[in-house]
Amino acid sequence: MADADPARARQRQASGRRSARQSPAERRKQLIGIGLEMLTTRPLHQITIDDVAAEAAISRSLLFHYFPTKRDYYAEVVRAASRRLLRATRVEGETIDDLVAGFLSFIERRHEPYIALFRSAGTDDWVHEIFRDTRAALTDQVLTALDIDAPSELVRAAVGAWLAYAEELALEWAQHGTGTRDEIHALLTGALGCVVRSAP
Amino acid sequence: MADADPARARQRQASGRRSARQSPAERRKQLIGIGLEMLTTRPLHQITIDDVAAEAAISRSLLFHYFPTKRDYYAEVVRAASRRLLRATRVEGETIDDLVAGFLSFIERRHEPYIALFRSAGTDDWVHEIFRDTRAALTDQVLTALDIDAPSELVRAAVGAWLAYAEELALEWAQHGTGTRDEIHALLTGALGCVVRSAP
DNA sequence: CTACTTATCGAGCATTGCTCAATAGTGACG
DNA sequence: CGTCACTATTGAGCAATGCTCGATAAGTAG
Repeated sequence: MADADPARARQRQASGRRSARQSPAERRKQLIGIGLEMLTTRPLHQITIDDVAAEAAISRSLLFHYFPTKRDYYAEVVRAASRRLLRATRVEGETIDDLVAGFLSFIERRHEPYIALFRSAGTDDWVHEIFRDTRAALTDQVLTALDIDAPSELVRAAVGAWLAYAEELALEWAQHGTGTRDEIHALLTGALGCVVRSAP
Repeated sequence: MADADPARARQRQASGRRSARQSPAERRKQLIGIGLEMLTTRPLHQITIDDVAAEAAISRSLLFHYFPTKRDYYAEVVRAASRRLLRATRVEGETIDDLVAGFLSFIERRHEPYIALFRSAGTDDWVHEIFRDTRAALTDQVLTALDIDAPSELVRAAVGAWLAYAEELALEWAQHGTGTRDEIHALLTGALGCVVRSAP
């Protein structure tokens, strides 16, 4: 994954130690891709610049040429992960059942990256902010599926908190197999209905 | 907070640079106390050994004399924070209303340290483990308050996930004033009732 | 071919987690 | 009171890591 083009890699190795000159867009894409992949195997703060640079076969300095700071790099990686998550959970149908089913399917397939993303939430304020934005977008999806046009602050907060409930329960199911898929599904929709019903 | 005894501090400054010899128990207590205090103002991984040592007016080396590794130190600090949290949320009454009220009061008074603790959850696996233990203990408290003796795995998971919901909603209320206390209380008890009712 | 832009690198600095041998309080025992 | 063992405490130093800066060379325009 560090280099999708074997020919280029061969050329690089043959021609000397200096990495082949690439367009900034490609390099950035490559570096963020490496970050995304690494994020699935370790927590964010364990991804060192050296690791990324080595994986990309470039020098540390070059990474700082593209990202002024390690945090900036992290932020872009996390943002990319967030976009990926939102794209993957985009509601297909319009009902809550469809939405919950889609969410569960997503968690079933990709709980590792999901865990990686939202376990990174605590590492620093700016990560947490990106994480909150992501959850806000998910909250909007849920609210539209619920046909709630102008929710009060309280309802928004309650639905956002329900997402925390859903994440926790779905991950417990995906990781340790607690309950059947139908049971989890019923728990999620039941709790959501309860939440919106009791929040006027 | 670094030195509660001004006389000792003065003596230390006057007599030279070497810190006054103390009993291991006192030192450990002092160091963990410093960690606890720092945890309220910054995320866990931003607490450096240098900071702690400086605050305690000792050398870095001494800290490694008491804690073999930074992680061991962190772990003890986080464990202490967890104990503190569990003690503060211990159920006074026996009903769910009492429990929720106590939880809200606790969050109202001490949401900073609480945030600090559970935002540290993602930093590393061992922190996350301590965090899970804490939540498991809280889950037990809720289950006994619900008069559920032998809960199924699914019910335990659901109640644990409800704690995530409660944390999220209570923190939103405490930090941004979303909703009144009564509204939050109603949302929490309502959702919990719904959860246990729909989990057979 | 020349000149210019800039992608890329190597050397080096500061911080930080950590090790180890040396130093010096402190209490015990004669 | 003197001495001795114990250990709390320290400073010097190592390796990893985030980051800076000047130099180099790979492309591109003319």
